Amino acid sequence: MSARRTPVSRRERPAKPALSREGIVAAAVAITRSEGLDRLTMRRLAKELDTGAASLYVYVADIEELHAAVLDDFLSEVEIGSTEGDWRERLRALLDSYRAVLFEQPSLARVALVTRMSGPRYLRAVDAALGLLVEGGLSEYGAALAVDQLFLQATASAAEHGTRARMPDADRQHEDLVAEIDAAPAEEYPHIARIGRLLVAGTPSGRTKWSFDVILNGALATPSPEPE
Amino acid sequence: MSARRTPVSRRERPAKPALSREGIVAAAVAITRSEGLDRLTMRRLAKELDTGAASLYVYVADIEELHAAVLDDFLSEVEIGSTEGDWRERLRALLDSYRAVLFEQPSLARVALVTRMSGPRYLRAVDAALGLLVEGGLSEYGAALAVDQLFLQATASAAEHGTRARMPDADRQHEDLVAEIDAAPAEEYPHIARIGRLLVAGTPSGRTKWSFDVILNGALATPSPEPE
DNA sequence: ACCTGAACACCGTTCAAGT
DNA sequence: ACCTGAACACCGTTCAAGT
Repeated sequence: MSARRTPVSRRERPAKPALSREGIVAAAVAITRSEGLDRLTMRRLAKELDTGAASLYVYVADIEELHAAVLDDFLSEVEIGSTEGDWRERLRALLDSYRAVLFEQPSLARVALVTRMSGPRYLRAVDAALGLLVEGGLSEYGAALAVDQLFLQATASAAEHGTRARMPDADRQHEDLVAEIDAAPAEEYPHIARIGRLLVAGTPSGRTKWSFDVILNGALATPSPEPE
Repeated sequence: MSARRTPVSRRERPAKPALSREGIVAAAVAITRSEGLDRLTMRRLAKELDTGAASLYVYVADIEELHAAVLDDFLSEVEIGSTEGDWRERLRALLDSYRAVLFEQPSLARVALVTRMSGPRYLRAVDAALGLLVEGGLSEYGAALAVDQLFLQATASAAEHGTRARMPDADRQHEDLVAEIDAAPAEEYPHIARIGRLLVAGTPSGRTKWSFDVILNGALATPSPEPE
């Protein structure tokens, strides 16, 4: 039946493969990797697959679902199996790896914040983190709450920081903020004026490490509420 | 000179007011309030102001700057001056109020995550929070780090939770997640399978309260790193 | 059932031309 | 300097018509 579609005489292109969800997601991942998530549009993706945008809707409900699928594919790079150090060091390594993946493609971090995540790779990372938290002495519900907090922090910091990293005016935006702090009138913003540049001091990684410790120490010191 | 533009004979409309940044932002806020941020487009805004989209670019660099201005206007509703209870209760009230504003318009929470915030209303809220943290015994740098973490948590939870609140398929998405947890194979996700529905147990407000306490307790228990 | 072209209903931003 | 209409270069999604 495919004889009419790919006649022997015309073989400049490799035979057009049949559409499938996997093929669509794979092409979407490739575009995201080479051009960024912003360039991943239904039309651009369709062109890549040598078809029309409308055809994709047989396999994908909408672009949001596509974004979620691309995100989950990226999360397969997260290294969940670190064996160095105690549970705390291993958990830190897991979250560092998660953050590193989202830093590659900060638009994906924003997807992660908005979409309720449920892909297999995400669940895999969450499962590993839960195990380490329970190993560290947290109750089951405590671990459930802490894992949420830890991933939220990692995701949000990637969305926040990563966005600015590659932007042309990243430095300018930072300078603006520093200038605004320097110029903050002490009558209106007494504490900002007093604390001054200490507000933006420290390296990103130093601040991240502090956040991680704060959540862990806090979770260990704070009793879980009643679940229901 | 305006005689030709608004002749006496034609006064069905009130005299078209001159464009200004304040007028533009005010109209943008009005549209956001009545129709949501998603409906706030340059073209829609221009129509409201009885002009063309191109005219707006004299006063606003791009739509991102407009979003930031609208966000800051919304933040004027944040109540920073609670006087009930100790510093901890007052700080909790401040953040609850901040979160409530973003819940009204969750798309704004997403703006807040991506834009480096520097509007006067945001700084006002940050300043008040810094004061309470220092009152609570944190060092200046500790307060600087903690305030970031507290606002990040509040913003992210508004972006995450708020988005789902008003969506038509909010319940469906939640049910999907619960179903996925119930169905999680114990070989692949041992901890998720064991913890089960405890993962999504508790009320949003109970979980939020826990997060707040975790950050505060953690910040009080974790020494600040060297600033530089 | 799957695929398509065309259409619908939009976007943000730029720019030459006017005043 | 400010304002405009028109154009540029796109979007996501739907739908009737084909196979």
